[in-house]
This record gives sequence, C-alpha cells and structure tokens, in this order.
Amino acid sequence: MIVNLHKLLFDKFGYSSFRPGQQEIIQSVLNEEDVVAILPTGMGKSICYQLPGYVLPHSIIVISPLVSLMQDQVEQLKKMGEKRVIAFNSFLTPLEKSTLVQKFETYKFIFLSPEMLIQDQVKEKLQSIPISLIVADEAHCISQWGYDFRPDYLRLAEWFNHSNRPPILALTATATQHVIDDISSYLNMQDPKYHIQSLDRPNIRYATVEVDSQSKKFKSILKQVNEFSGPGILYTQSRKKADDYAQKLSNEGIRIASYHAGMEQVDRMFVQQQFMNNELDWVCATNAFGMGVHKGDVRQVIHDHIPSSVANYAQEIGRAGRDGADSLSTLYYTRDDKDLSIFVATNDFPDESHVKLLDDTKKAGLNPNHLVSQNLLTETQLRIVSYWLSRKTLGETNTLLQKLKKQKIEEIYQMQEILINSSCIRQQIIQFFGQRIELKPLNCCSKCGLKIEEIVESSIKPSFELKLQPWEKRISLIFQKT
DNA sequence: CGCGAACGCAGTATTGCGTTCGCGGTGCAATACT
Repeated sequence: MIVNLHKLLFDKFGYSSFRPGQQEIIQSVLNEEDVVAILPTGMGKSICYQLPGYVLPHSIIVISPLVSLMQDQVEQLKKMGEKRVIAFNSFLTPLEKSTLVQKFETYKFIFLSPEMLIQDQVKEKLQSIPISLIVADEAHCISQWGYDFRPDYLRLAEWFNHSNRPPILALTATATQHVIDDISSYLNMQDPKYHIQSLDRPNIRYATVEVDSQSKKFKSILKQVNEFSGPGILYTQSRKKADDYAQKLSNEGIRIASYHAGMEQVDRMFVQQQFMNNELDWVCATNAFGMGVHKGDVRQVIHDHIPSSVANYAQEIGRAGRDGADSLSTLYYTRDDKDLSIFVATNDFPDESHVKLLDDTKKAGLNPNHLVSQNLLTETQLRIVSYWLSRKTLGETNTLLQKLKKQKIEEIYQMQEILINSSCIRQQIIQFFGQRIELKPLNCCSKCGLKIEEIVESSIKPSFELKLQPWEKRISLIFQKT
C-alpha cells in the first residue's frame, strides 16, 4: 500500500514529523502484520491506530481497559472531526446498545472493554462485519489484570480466533519479555513484529529515601510537597491515606485533591480534569490514578510505599516529565513496608477453600452468586475462580492460584531489592525490561549521588517569596547537566 | 501481618502505660433502588 504518511500526519493531526517508532509501527500495521508496540509514556501511541484509520477501508476495534479512557479518546477523535466513532459501554442504555450494535459497520472506530467484547451479541456482530484492525490499547493489562482481576482480559482472542482475522496491534508503555509473551499468546498473534523503543527516561531522577517510622515518612512527604511545587502525583497505598494527605496539604494551602476507586465516577473525572487544566497542582491517589492522564508537565511523582512491582513503579513514575523537562520521582519507604504491600496484594487472593467452595456449589447445581451475597467469596474471587475452574481441574486451579500468589509476593521482593541494594536504580529498572541505558544524567538516582533527603531537610521554611520561585530553582542542584 | 489511633486507667494535673481495635488496590457490566 503506497500512502504518503507524512502528508496524512500533517493534514489530519497537524504534526510535521513522526516521533521515534511511530512510522515503523504504522507501516507494519498497513502491511497487515501483527504488531506489539512498546513506546514510552507520552510518545503518541494513539496515532499508531488513528492514522491507519484514515487509510484502512473498514472498522477498527479498540479494546480499552477503562470506560473513562474510551470516552476521552472518542471525544478527542470527534474534536478532530471524526464522527464515525463510538464508545460501546455500560453508559449506554440496553435499548441504545441493541440498536447501535446493529450499526457497528457504519463506525470507523469502535471502543470496547474486554468484558463487552466477549458478550454474545457483540461477538456475533463483530464476526459478521468487515474489520481492518484490532487494537489492544494498554495491552500490558492482559498480563497485569487477566490472571487475578479481570479474567476477560485472557479471553480477548475468543471471537477472532480464526484463520482470516484482521491484523492486531498491541500498544503499551511497559512490558517485560514475560508480558510481551503473554500479549502475543493471549491475542493469538501470528509471527508478530516487535517495535520496542527505549523505555529509559533520562529526564526523570530517581530518589529513594528509607525512613524509620511511618510518622517521619508522613512529615517528610508533607514537607517535600509543601516546598517543591508541582504539578505532581502523590501515590499512597490506601484510599484513606490518600484522603489524609490531601486534607492535610489542602489545609496548608496546597491545591490538591485525592483520587481513588472509593469515589464517585463523576468526582474522579472532575479531579482528573482539574489536574489537567492546572486548577490543581497535586493529586494524591491510589494506583487507580494514571492511565489516560495526558499531562505533560508533571514535575514530581512521590510514593509513600513500596509499589507492588517494578513494572507498576515504572508505570507510575513514568507519568512525570512527559514533556521531556527535568522531573523528580521520590519513593519513601520503611523497612517494614514490604509486609503491608504483600498483605494488600495477596489479602483477597482466592485460596484452596474458595476453590473447593465454588466447586462444591457448582457440583450441587446451586447458583454461585449466593456465595457472594453470603460474603463467602468476593465478586472478584468468584470471577477468578470461575474462570480457572471452567478451564482446569480442581487440582490444577489450586496449583495455579498458589503459583500466582507466590509470583505477586516475588514481584514485591524484586521491587524492594531495587530499593535496598547499592546499584543504580535507573540501570536496574531498565535491566528489568531487558534493555540497557544509553546515558546516565548527573545525580541520576539516590545510588548515584542524589541526596534528596538532605535537600528536603535543609530547605528553609516556606515563605511567600520562596513559593513564587520556580520549583526548578529550588532544587536546581539535582538537575545540573553532565 | 503489623502499625498507630483511641481508649481505659490511675487519681486530680498532666502524662504515661498497656490494651484493644480498625485498617489496608486495581474495573467492568448490570441491577435495584430513588
């Protein structure tokens, strides 16, 4: 297919050149190859399917993890003048859904969740219309969520598992070899092309600070947020802590709000909007916050805990400095924090008793949903155990769940290891993704001479004048060039 | 599991000690209520 991609890029998107990787990915897509594309955060992943949309003749299916993300992307495409676009999700009424599903072929871009994708009426319709491309957006979710949170992520290939299916494009910013393997195998890819960009973010400095108590941690973080302005994201491990920090800092005059899954959807959207519009300088959030937050000038990301994996850590700190300007990530932890991280990660993990309970219930011909209403199983536990039990024997399911739980714990130890050993943090993160760093900036990380705690501790009480100074000046020491 | 807030206690002003208790992530779709 001969297409002037640069002209199309300029005409439709207003850009005069591609960012690294984009053109190769788009070319592969137009060559009808299966593609796994790994681009660092902020490197324009959506262009990789939006541009082919103007070349390819038929519909493009985009599998998206969050309804809010779908809505955003639909809005973005509509703003660009594309009307043939739909987010097919539970915001629609049953009547709207049954009407719209019949008109799928009239849409250029159809956004769907994995859960919606495998519903019978959707599945059947999609099998009957011409489709040019299937896109798995944020494809690491297959690996990250499929096994123990949203099992429908492991079922994406069910409806297109045939010989003349359209090509598939998987997009993500974070992927280890293991995740890449999961993506290509669960999407049933045929001899996929890999387009992998360097995931190193030289403009982000990695600070880690070990403190000896929770209260010290709390105080240091308050001080850092107070004295070094944002925009920034403060990640906590619980909803309550997110609220606590936000309230305390808000009382001290910081424009901050909390964000977590315990909040109403509209409030969450409002906080995200305010943050993106610079009406808030900080968001204090659980790991619910981040996907789809396209804000270039986030200068800081702070953690008050040990993230549940190196991949999650990389994802979260990667939300800083998308504009390429110097940014700082700081992780505060205590010696015991890993225990809480392990508890949180494995607390509701289904075990043998849950598997037996569901197996017995099914054998007795009873409705498993009663187990949830009787609080014997959580909804997630039911979904996970059902998924595996319907595909494996009781024994296999137990073994698998045990293995998954062990893996989750192992991932936390891996994360902790990065914090406590003496090697460069940047190097360790990049090695984790099987890559090498090209250039180490000065004051690269806490292991390479960055002393963030001294800078935070030595800073003078904030005054009106100080607060007016740009944040870069306050800690310019960190960002001296090599 | 393990932290820390809250409480009870002693005994009368404030603090300190021991114990109990609460708390801990991620989302879809659909349903049942206002």
